[in-house]
Amino acid sequence: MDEVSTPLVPEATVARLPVYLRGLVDLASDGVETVSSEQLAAVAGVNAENVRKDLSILGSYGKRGVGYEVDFLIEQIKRVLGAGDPVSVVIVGAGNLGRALAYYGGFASGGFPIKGLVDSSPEIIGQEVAGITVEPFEELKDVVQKNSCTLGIIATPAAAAQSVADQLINAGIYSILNFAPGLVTVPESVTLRKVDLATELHILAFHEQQRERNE
Amino acid sequence: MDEVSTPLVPEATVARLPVYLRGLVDLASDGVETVSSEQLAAVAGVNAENVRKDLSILGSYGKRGVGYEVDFLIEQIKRVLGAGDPVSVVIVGAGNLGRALAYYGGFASGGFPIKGLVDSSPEIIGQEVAGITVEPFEELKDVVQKNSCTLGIIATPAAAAQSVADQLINAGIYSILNFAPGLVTVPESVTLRKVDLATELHILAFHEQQRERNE
DNA sequence: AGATGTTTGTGAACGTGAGAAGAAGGATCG
DNA sequence: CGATCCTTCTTCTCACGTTCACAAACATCT
Ligand SMILES: NC(=O)c1ccc[n+]([C@@H]2O[C@H](COP(=O)([O-])OP(=O)(O)OC[C@H]3O[C@@H](n4cnc5c(N)ncnc54)[C@H](O)[C@@H]3O)[C@@H](O)[C@H]2O)c1
Ligand SMILES: NC(=O)c1ccc[n+]([C@@H]2O[C@H](COP(=O)([O-])OP(=O)(O)OC[C@H]3O[C@@H](n4cnc5c(N)ncnc54)[C@H](O)[C@@H]3O)[C@@H](O)[C@H]2O)c1
Repeated sequence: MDEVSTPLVPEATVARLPVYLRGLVDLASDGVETVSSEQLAAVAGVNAENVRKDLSILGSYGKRGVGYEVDFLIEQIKRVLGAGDPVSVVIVGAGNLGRALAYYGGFASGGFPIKGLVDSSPEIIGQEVAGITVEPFEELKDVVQKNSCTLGIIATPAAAAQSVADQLINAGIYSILNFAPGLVTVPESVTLRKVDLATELHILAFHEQQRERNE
Repeated sequence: MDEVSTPLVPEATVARLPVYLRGLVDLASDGVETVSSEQLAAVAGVNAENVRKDLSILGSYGKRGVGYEVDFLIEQIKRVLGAGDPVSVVIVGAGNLGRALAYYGGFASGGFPIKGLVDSSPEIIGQEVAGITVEPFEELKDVVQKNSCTLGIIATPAAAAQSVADQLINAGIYSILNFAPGLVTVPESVTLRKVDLATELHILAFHEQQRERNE
């Protein structure tokens, strides 16, 4: 019995909404107040029909003959994505990648402040990284609760990834982004997404080969 | 008129082959010589029917009643993916992310050695990062040619991404991995893939919200 | 106020990929 | 040597997403 039920958003649409959001924020900072599906498609790198179909799923927020109101649309997309308020993030593993992520300012400004940083190495624990003190891995649950973290990032070696995921879930985190290669399994109630850079390079190498073959 | 034509590999299959490859390499290092689709599916995190369908596209390399020969399959997947020989990579932008990537040893051991590192900041040029000297951005073409780089990684701020992509293409690179947010357009002859971490977080936040709504 | 042009919203066709089921080939055991 | 079991390979069906086409709504110009 939800009141403002967002009917059912296809996964492909969910993946595009953040791209629209970024384009809209850019437009807004340029002082643009109204945007057509054609314009938004141009800045998002997709075609206009797709934009319209995606936006129509959120509701009929456009004015025919005019377009969409930028500020209003930003609010609606944020609402649907669950990014109305800042979402706090905890990073596990303060190595090369974990530090790079922590130092990156784009997450905080995009509504995803890094609030916790934990590691298992005694040499790293206690270090200050991007204004955050690295806490021991054992304190994960405490760190999560104190900072109300709802998203977790795994930036540890692959060998530790599964146990880190288990501990994140144990700490009350149900949304995980994993950078470690290899298989990590989680209960159905948990959303785990994987950023697999090695796979990305392989896919590029495949297309590179296809290109060379057609010459 | 290709001799050993690989008929036509669906994009979805191309994206899974690297995952199989990683699993197979792990199995091989454990001394496993033969693997069934069921076993491979388990380590890859997909279902067995999918594995069989993917592998059957490469050719009928399995023995019914037995399974697939691990070493042979590794070679075939590498061949199809174009990863038989090492593929050299150049990184543009030696900031937080560029350094983390350069220091990461998993790329080189996976067949993608980082061979070049360029930046535009005078303070960073000349620095040694992971055994590589950071060269000026203007020397990009030289760096690419001297090291026979075929893959390029963009790790610069978003504002510079488009011009970096243009210069990479100018230097003879047709396969690009972009970490910068925002739109980058390239000719059709170029393959550009994007790693969009902000989008990943947004997608996780969406599912997190869905979860909270059903409570 | 009417005509015209613009832009959204949606229904239908098309293509791709996933899953299920059955046929075929090979091994193993009696 | 024959029967049974196992696993690959292939075909079919269904769901999803994208693209195309068109109608409805709004603004603007005369
Ligand atoms: N650095 C990259 O550019 C890059 C690229 C692709 C993939 N990855 C993957 O990301 C992960 C991290 O890479 P990295 O380069 O930062 O590695 P790293 O070795 O620099 O850092 C890993 C950190 O995790 C910590 N750690 C180890 N086990 C832990 C545990 N059980 N709990 C908490 N912390 C633990 C270590 O102390 C270390 O500080 C790896 O799985 C790697 O394969 C990294
Ligand atoms: N660091 C992260 O974890 C992270 C996460 C998500 C996205 N990103 C994106 O990755 C990119 C890099 O992030 P970062 O944290 O490494 O930034 P950074 O500022 O630390 O590094 C950027 C580097 O690029 C160099 N540079 C700028 N313009 C250049 C040009 N025209 N040619 C060559 N080099 C140039 C700068 O000198 C700097 O060294 C950014 O677009 C960022 O949005 C980073």
